Amino acid sequence: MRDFDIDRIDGGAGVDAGKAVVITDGVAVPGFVMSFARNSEVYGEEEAAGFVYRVVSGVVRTVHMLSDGRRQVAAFHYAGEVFGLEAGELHRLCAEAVTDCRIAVVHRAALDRAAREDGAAARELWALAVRDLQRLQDHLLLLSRKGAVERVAGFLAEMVERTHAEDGVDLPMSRSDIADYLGLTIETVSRSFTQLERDGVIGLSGARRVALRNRDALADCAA
Amino acid sequence: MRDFDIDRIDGGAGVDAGKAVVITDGVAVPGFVMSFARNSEVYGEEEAAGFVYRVVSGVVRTVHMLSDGRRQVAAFHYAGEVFGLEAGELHRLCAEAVTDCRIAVVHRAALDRAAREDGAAARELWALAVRDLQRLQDHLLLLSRKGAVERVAGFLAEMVERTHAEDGVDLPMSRSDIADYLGLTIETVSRSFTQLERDGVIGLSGARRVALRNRDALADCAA
DNA sequence: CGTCCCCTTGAGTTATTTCAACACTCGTGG
DNA sequence: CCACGAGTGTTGAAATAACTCAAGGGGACG
Repeated sequence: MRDFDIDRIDGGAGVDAGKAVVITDGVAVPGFVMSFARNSEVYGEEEAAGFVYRVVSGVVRTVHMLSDGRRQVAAFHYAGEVFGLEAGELHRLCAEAVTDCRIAVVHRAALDRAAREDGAAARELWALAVRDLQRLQDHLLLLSRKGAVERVAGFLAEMVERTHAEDGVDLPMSRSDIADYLGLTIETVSRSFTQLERDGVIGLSGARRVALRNRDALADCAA
Repeated sequence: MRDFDIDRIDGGAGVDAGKAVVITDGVAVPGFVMSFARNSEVYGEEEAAGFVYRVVSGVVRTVHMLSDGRRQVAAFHYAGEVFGLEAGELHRLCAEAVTDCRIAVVHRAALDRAAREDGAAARELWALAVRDLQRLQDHLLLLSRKGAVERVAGFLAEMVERTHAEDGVDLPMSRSDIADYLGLTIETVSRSFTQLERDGVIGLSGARRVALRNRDALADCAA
């Protein structure tokens, strides 16, 4: 199955040493942009980690599968975010397109070289890794000590913050993705949404559009 | 309360620009070593993150507290491990001594300088951060999708691996620490230990000494 | 010897999961 | 245009895993 396309970035003015792709504000290295269809795989678990990725448009999830079918969504990545940066030689998670996506791809070696030659670039990459670390720590707290409604409220609060939403959020991911992100079942996620709606915290217009009725109450529910 | 002591490291040969403290194999910067009593605080939540720490001896835990008293142990740190490395200006967790500890302390600024001047040092620090990230990802999986016995077995497996234990492990931390690390109650942790013992996976000689009866079975239980 | 702290065990309760049924949306094809 | 089916989300009822509350055991230390 070929569910992606290489979509060479148009060079623009003055880019010659390969097509330049921006990875963070201060880091641009040769690379290209690819399109991925909804639910297609960007890279697989245990695959060689030769590339690093940045979401140009769309949303990506990183996923862990257990042998018995239990699934865990480790993170969602929005436009502008970098993923696939690994310590070892292999990807420890698999990455999939939640929506149709355009994704910038660069050689890891090129990024390593940029980091070695440019201190500022190295620090930006460092900052990226540490931000991931802190998101993960927050998520850990959510998973270890919070109830179902708190988790869902926390998830919504995170999405509101990350998309800089004012009056409502679109959720591109399915209930199943949310459940596997929060360590719940889809039924429990669904019930928590309904409860938040009953409590006047949110409004639902279709499963994937959430209106913010009371942001303070949402923050409270997230505890 | 003064529950720590500054224990100047003896300079050794040729160290002159301040006492040198090793942070990782390739990174040594000026610093000092302090002693902390069991259960004393190394640094507090929301405190300025001006220092970085390395465990010389003993075990340290990093902890998150929720307003309503719920507690989460984010990680345990053994001898040789670095903690307290933050992205922002403040510590997001608090660090406490699980046992009496000796801890090497360096100025964060000194470490930043070392990283800026020495590419190899920067890469070692990067590796540290990424290793933390991966531990955290594994822990996330454990918390989101595993049952009580699986969590406890996973915890034991982690401790066995990290202490390079052959026939058994000493657990310096209390049941309460383990519970807050695994997102369970002390009662459930206790029951899970008993069940692993009944199933012939481990042996218990006192609450804090675990004998490995069947490593394969332990790995199975951890799933 | 007694006290304190930590750990274990039991019994009843609660939150979440499981299983099952049904509703809605969206293409496709008659 | 409507019928159909697949995919996705909601809801209810029963089952279960973990939690809470309560009591008791055992070691360390004064």
